[in-house]
Amino acid sequence: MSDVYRALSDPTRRRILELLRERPMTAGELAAHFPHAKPTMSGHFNTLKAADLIVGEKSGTTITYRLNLSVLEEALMGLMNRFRIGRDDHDR
Amino acid sequence: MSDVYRALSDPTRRRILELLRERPMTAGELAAHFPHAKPTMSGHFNTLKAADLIVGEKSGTTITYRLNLSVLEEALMGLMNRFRIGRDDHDR
DNA sequence: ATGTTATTTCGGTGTTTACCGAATCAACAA
DNA sequence: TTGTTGATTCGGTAAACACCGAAATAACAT
Repeated sequence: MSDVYRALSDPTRRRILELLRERPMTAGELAAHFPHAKPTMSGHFNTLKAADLIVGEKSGTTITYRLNLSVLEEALMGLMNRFRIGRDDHDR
Repeated sequence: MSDVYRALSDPTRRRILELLRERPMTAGELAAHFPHAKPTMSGHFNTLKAADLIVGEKSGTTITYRLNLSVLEEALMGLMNRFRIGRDDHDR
């Protein structure tokens, strides 16, 4: 669960998530959006997978990644609640 | 602005913010909540200050830190918006 | 001046991270 | 089987990070 925070802490990974919000994409398609080498991108995919923020489906020779929105949602909501942001604080 | 994400990525720093949400505390008071040495904690305070997430006010020999809630709020809201979480997505 | 207390900065260590090129793997086609 | 393509894992490097003990600073009291 703390993997999520770690995953979100890198700008490249945040951008990957943003791209995947539009539509699922293959590893190569995603990589084309960044100036990094393929192995670097693959590493980022692994980090995001470990946090369960993305899921990869292999089909033939390509892997299509899609965003796991519910996990991202839960993580952000968790943060909001933790700091009591975005709702009233009645018991004060 | 990316300092905020970095600051949030460490569990100790998240806990510091959580503690400061209850009430402002001095550096020593905060440090007493953790198993780390003073210099380590001081480093965390610096990171949080750099992200503008906390503000320190010196008074005599002590420094009292308080949470800068608005910055935290903005950061989290920014994340929510970026991933279009917590609101309707009308233009689809 | 000397000491005390709260906190920071300094110097250094071990670990983690982001990155790359080269090698590898898996699926498919000729 | 040989090659091609999409993607990964391997081995290694340089930078960043969390952590610590020791030394420094700053305010205050004796």
